[in-house]
Amino acid sequence: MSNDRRKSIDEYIQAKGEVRLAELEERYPNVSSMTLRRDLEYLERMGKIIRIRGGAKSIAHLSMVKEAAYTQRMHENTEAKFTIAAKAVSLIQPDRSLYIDSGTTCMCLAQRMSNMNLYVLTPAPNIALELIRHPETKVSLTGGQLNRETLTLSGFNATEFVKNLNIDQAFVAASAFSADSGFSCGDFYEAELKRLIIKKAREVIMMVDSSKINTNMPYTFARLQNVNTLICDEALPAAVAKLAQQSGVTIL
Amino acid sequence: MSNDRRKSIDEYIQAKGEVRLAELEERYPNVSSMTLRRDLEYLERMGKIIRIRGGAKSIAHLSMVKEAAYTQRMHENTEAKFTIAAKAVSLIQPDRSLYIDSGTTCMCLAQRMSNMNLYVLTPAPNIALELIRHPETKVSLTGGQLNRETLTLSGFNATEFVKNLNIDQAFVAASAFSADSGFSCGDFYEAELKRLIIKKAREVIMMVDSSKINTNMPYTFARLQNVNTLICDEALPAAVAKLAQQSGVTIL
DNA sequence: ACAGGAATTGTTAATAGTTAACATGTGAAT
DNA sequence: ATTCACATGTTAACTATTAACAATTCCTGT
Repeated sequence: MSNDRRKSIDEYIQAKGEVRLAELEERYPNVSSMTLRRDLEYLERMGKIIRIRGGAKSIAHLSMVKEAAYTQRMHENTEAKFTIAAKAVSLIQPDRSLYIDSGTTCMCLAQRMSNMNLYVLTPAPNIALELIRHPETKVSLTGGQLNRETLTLSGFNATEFVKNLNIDQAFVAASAFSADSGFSCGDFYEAELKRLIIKKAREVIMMVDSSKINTNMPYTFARLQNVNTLICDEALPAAVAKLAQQSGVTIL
Repeated sequence: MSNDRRKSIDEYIQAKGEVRLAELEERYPNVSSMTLRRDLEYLERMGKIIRIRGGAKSIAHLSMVKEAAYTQRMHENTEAKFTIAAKAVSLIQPDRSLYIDSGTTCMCLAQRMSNMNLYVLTPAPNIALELIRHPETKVSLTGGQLNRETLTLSGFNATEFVKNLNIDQAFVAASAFSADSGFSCGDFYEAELKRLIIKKAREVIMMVDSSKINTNMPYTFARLQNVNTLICDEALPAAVAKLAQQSGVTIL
């Protein structure tokens, strides 16, 4: 039915930020390009996307893509982020208190979430704005100074906020993982916040892109034994999988 | 010179939200359409606009329209908000510590600001994301729970944050003003934050839409004597202007 | 002041994407 | 079974965009 296809096209564009018509033609080989055009026209009228020559862009994405550094990162490994987000979203159930980290993987996750009764804390303003679309979801932001590169809030206030809060599930993104250094990231304050979150959360779900496995970043914020679930877009290298199992980590 | 034209084209698009190439050709009859195309291409690379078939759209405008979909405001009195923002932006000078309020008027202001060394505090995540585009501007968000209607953070944390902060200029938006009730708004927690800000700020610039004069909202957060400057899109009614003068308020 | 080079602008033709109009198919309601 | 509405497909006409090259202007160093 046309609605399913339109919904799926919309989801794809929201996750990827942008499509070419040729790409849609590949993904939907049993409908004509004219139909896909009409779908885009429909989504444009709905205010979800904006059509450009040769394809379309997500409006939500555009607002977010104002920062060059950020943009660049968003376009790397889109498929991986998409896959990880799809796995992560399946773990979310209503009536919980969540932490959702900053970063593009988490933004993908936020975009795939549906309207349900949740209490969500995040240090990322763009993710907060995405989540607030769902009427039943309560969203809180940690305060603090906004890092232009990572779009993350940090500082005394951010950490202070977390201390008085209970978290059922924490979805944390790592910029790097190695057996030696564990999960690490590139910003001192972010690492500090992640560490605190991991200490407070009942369940820690770590998300890491397969291309980041066996790499290191300056600040380690967790080890395998601190996480309950590890999500990656591809199968983990055997050595890493073995270590994870030894630490009792569920691999998705 | 090409830069002047590009700047002027950009301003035109930002104000109007959207242009057709044909329209630009009329406005700039002494350059070829190819040059105008190249200008649009340049502005697109700068992240100001997005090119669509036959013309271009302002990205800022698009994000605003997107927000309007959630908040259902903004379509009201766009002209007024633009006028107010234009007046307000002229008061901003480098090397200051500012507070910029939430709301669509403030969003307009944020969009018109330029890159300069500023420290800005705001309770509005959308405004923070707008301001962070300027590399020299340091942006902080008050933490707290995000109000879906007003896109404003509030709660214990928001107020706590402000207490340890110095503010040179506070740009505050009011949803209503009347001689009896002063400046008021529709949310208890927002009013509380505004009150605190006004107490702490060295200079208070109040912005109010002419259509909101002589109206009331439930929560009063300031009186004329608390503000230094009052910005409105049109001339104030004589009675209000007189009162303002008596309280030593500068009217813009 | 002037030569050389870079940046900007203009012109045209080829290309590619979009639209419009009409044809076909599909399914639900009467 | 017929009709109507709606989604889809097909084609051709149209329009905007790009690319490539030419002309011009605007600097900069001598």
